[in-house]
Amino acid sequence: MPVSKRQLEERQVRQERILTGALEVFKSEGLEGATMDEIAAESGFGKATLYYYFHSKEEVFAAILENGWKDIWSSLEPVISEDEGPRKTFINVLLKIAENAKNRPGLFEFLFNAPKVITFEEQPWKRYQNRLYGTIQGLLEDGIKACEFPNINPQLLFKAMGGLFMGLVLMGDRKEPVSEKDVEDLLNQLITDPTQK
Amino acid sequence: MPVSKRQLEERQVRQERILTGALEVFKSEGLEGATMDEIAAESGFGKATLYYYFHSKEEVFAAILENGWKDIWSSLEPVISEDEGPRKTFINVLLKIAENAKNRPGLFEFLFNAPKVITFEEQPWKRYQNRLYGTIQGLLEDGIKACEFPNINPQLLFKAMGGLFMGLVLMGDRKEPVSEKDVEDLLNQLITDPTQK
DNA sequence: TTAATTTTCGACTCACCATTCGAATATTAA
DNA sequence: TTAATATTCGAATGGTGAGTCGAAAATTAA
Repeated sequence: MPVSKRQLEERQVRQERILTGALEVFKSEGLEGATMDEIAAESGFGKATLYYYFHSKEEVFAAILENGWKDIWSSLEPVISEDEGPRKTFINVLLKIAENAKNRPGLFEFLFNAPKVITFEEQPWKRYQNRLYGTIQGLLEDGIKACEFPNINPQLLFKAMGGLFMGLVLMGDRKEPVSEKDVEDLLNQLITDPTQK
Repeated sequence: MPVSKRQLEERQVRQERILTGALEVFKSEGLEGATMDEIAAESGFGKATLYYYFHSKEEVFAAILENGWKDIWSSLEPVISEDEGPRKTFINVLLKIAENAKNRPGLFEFLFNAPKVITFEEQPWKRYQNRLYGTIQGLLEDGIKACEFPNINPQLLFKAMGGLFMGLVLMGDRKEPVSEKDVEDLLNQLITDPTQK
């Protein structure tokens, strides 16, 4: 009798405990500064035990990314399928991401910055990222066609919005972390096509 | 007689050669992936020679940052002192930064991303960065007062613009790197206060 | 209880890399 | 030319950290 369901669940729980500890270490030590020893200490296991649950440090990275993107995507799916038109949907998507970011601080900085630092061969989480980016890109294109956004090159608008959003959500100082109302106001003002009014 | 002027200049040149090589290696290997051996090879010196010109790898990092920020600041100074009103000045500042970024690809990504990865004790370049940020912050505040920008919390506008600009200049793909005209158009549209029109 | 299986772990190995050494070569000044 | 000084470098050093080993403890199944 190979493995009971409970056993599988407990493994899962331990893996998540490790991942949580790892993220904690990354936050304080940076991506490269984090060592397996620290991650082990933080998550309350011996180092060798980490290797019982993950093959390598890289796999720990990858697991955090994969889980993170999967979560973000699944929280977004209902918002997107609701479909209240490109402009509203776009704003809702950003707000939902911001909400996630607030609930799990550190994770999203990791998700968006990690790709710059690490370069794996296989990147299963890339699928989620691309799906998200593709969706947003599509929303912008539709919105421009429908004259709900300024008439700019969509690619450009995407970059600008991406950067803007990073600035809002991730560049947060210790200060008050930008209320949802703020984000909404700002986006409403910036995304309004001046020629419309 | 200690050192001639020419000698000093030649040292300077060699230091810059090393710095250039180092930046090249950082670009291809990432900040932590870069080794002193590679930097030595890239810049055409023996490894030990690097240590004749710099005390440590960290000092090489610091020198790149310091030079970079000094350059960016001195190219900006005339634009700022010209003073054509907050809005125009702000746009000119961004365009000037974009121009720099285009001329020395890689450097500015390094300047803006490095702080996230590395944490030194002494950061002389921080002074330049703060001066720049302070200036921009001031421009935004003035611009808001003068109703040349949307009436939003300046801190917020700063973050948004910061992120937006990063998105434009640094998030560039292989694709066409966003023409100056594009940037100008986009900023003009986004920075226009809708209530004005 | 006992044997198999799962889980845990500290100590060890091994490669990599920043930094140092010490000697060689080049340049300068007399 | 010669001695002092400046510059160069490959080879050694030392520390760090990813990944492995082999044995112990815990759990499960009979």
